[in-house]
Amino acid sequence: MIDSKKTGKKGAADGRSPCPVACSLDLLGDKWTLLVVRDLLLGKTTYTEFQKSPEGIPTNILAERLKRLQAAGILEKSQYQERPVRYAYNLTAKGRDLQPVLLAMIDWGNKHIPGTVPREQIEAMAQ
Amino acid sequence: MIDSKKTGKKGAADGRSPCPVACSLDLLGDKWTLLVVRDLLLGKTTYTEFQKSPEGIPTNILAERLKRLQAAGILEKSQYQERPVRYAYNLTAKGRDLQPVLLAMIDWGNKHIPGTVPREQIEAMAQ
DNA sequence: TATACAGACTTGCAAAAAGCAAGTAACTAG
DNA sequence: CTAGTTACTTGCTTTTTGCAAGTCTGTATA
Repeated sequence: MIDSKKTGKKGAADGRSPCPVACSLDLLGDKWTLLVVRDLLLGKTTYTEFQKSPEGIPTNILAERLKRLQAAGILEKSQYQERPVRYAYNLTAKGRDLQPVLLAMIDWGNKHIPGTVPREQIEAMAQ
Repeated sequence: MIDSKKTGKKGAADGRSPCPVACSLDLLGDKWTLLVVRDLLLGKTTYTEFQKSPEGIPTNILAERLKRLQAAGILEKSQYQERPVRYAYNLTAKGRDLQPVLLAMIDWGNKHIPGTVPREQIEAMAQ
């Protein structure tokens, strides 16, 4: 029998139900996680860049979310230089596949929440 | 000057930033809210039906979320019979517009979380 | 050489939110 | 008049957030 606790991979069996929405929310369902993914999609890569985003994510939460997303295979952490040591976070294919979710949220926000910055303007920020 | 505290309408000014993703997450960013929206999209309408969903939402959280979603104009509550009093919850146009977000999550879950029930099977459940 | 500064975090603690069980109120059916 | 259903509310414990401060490594500057 395949046990996800052994393989490290998470499947529907680890979630609250086999529903893909519920399983996605088990990982992404909070106020900060998808904002980190947004930043990554926009080309940000370092801890400090994530912290500089206007929402002001608390540093302990940012550290925890980066670990969770890495453990889930959404992003990868790499050291891109020694002396001084510096790290870069980048989305994996699994993480990049979250783009449609973010785009759908942007479209919904633009349509229903007045004063939100339009999608085109956000896309223009991406590197 | 238009004050959202007076009109009851929420705009980007009430959120953490003018980003449509951040504003959407201010309302929807938790483990339960989008599951209620999912149930509504599937045609469920009563408090008890939401409670029967396999994820087992705690009753106090369900009650609070329904109030929040109603206040945000995502759903409407109506009494569909007297003696005994019974209520129905239904999505507004604003709420139905969340469907693309849910569909994107379903597609992502199906692709990346093994064991999740496929989109077609979920769509077949909708009334 | 001492001093300040940047990046990437960790730690401690108070406050807020979640989770659980039980209780309530209106009404119906047996 | 007892049990059952719907739609919640209340109280309490546990978990998660949020905030401030501290740590550690290394660089640049006076």
